[in-house]
Amino acid sequence: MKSEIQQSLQQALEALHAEGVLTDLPAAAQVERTRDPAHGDFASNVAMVLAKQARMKPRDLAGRIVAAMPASPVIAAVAIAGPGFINIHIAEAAYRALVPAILRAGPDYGRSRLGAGQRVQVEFVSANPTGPLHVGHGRGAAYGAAVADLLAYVGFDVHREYYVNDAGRQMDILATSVWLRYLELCGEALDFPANGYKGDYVWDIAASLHREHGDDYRVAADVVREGLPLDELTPGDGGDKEAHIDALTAAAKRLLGDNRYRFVFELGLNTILDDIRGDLAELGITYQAWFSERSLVESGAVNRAVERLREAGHVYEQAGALWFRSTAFGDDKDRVLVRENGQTTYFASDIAYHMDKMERGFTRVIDVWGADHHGYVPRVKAALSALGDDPRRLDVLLVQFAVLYRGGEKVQMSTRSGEFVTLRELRKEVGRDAARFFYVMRRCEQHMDFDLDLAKRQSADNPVYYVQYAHARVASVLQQAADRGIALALTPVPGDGKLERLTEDHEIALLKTLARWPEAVEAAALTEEPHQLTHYLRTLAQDFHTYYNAHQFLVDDAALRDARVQLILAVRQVLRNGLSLLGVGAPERM
RNA sequence: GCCCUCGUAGCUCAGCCGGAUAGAGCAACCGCCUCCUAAGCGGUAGGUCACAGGUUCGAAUCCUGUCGAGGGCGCCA
Repeated sequence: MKSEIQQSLQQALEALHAEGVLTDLPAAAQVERTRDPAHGDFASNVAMVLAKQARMKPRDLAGRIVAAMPASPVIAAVAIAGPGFINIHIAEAAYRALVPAILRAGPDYGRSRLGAGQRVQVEFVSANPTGPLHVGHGRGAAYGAAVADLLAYVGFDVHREYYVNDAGRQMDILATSVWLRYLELCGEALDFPANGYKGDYVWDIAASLHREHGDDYRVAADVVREGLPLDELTPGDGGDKEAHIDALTAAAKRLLGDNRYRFVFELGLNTILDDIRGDLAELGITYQAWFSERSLVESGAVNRAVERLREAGHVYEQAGALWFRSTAFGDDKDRVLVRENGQTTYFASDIAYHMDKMERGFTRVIDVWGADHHGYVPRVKAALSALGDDPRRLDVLLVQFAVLYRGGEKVQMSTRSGEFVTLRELRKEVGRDAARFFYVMRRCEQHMDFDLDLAKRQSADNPVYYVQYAHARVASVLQQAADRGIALALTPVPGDGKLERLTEDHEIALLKTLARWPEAVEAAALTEEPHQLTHYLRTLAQDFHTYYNAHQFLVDDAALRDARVQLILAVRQVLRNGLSLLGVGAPERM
């Protein structure tokens, strides 16, 4: 509908251009929804924008433009208002025609080919597999999934990916933690390291190791302890928790040998990855690929990335380490690629990973990161520039933290002590629908308060229930008709004139909201702002509830009854399309 | 100290590529079920768009500064 208006205006501008009234043509005529219905349905400010170059008063130019607009069945009236706005009123018939169009398109109403099949990768969550997902990851999960689904809906070929940090020190610490807990289960007396992973899930993995393999991995506590540097159990006690845990890891590798160590490591990694996969699947989130960092290391891709930077002359050695001169590409300081001990950094892996993404030929690559990683953006972009890629192909979307509230109190979280609130606990408490909806209700840049009580509440102030209730009410009307033995014409018949019976203000308002759906989807997708969808759905639900209260649908007049039922079927379809895009269910009954 | 994000009604937030009188929900107050789910609807009230400058026909929106909130500044991941 909007594009038809745009075309109409564009044709008018082209005509004036041909006449010499305008010297330049704008790329596209700006058309917007009006805020005030008195200004019509759409308004354009082109006349004011082009007034200067036409050397005319805005209102006079507007008059010329309006005169040059071709007639259209969609447009009922055009008016010039205020300083030179062109206000366009849509014909009600055009709105009524939406009902059959929506019912015919079904799940595809709102879909478009805007993306023209361009390949886009969306990488999101990518939490380290050293523990279960916590509530902080939930926002990135829901947001990333919604962005990916939106882009797919408007015609992009979307590839969803999870980057698994399965290499590096943290994973070794996890494996060591599992082994130490296992030793405790075997009856060995050991102090658990300050820097180890203390969560219950570590016990669970250790218990399964003990259950399946008995004492096969047991080593006497004295032997493990031998020659370890002091742990720092309390700050300032002279110990070094970093050196301690690293020495413990080295001891584990030495005492268990490669194969047995690898087994414990894999057990921890796979158990946790399965857990993460399960959590996300329960939220309706799935991926095309789980990309392993270790595969990059083992295939030599990380070394290749470092070599490419070296060949391009962007690295130097200092104090035994190999540095990337990222400051040459706008970063604050240079970054280490290879440490003094010969190990590559996480950053080196990440360069290799992004290099790989680029080589896979995506038109666009989107990374969804927590806001705490914002400082990381310039260095990754710097690396892409240094490698000769266009950093603009990479979009990093930063998601601010979500703070949980329960009973008006902030819920405390701390990952270190292992007492965090897991995403699973959140989902079990508020349910999948509320979790998915609440997480995307706010702009991603906005710090978010997640009210657990509100999310659980089954009442009007909970937006999820409000929208779902609108959907259930439509089903309820149909059920009521069936119960009363009323035969309904669910499919509009062209030319039967029934839809022309939709003349009430509430009906026109509802039709106008339905008409906005494709625009809402497009805007939400292109700006990567799924929260716009939640707002749209709330508005649609509200228009429906208002209509429901103002008028009976199952009236005696069969033609009017059919028209109203067809209208609310269209509403149901759009509610379904919207909720499904957000991964939220559309219940028939509540 | 430097960098990123945010600051709009009592609360939670839309609006932000400049545009017409700043919007919604909740909470508050007043109403509405012999009628398809009242998990709903209607109405009233509520604002110096943090503050100060600047840009212009026009600024909540763009720029600069100040204040405030959160986050980031490792040879951690």
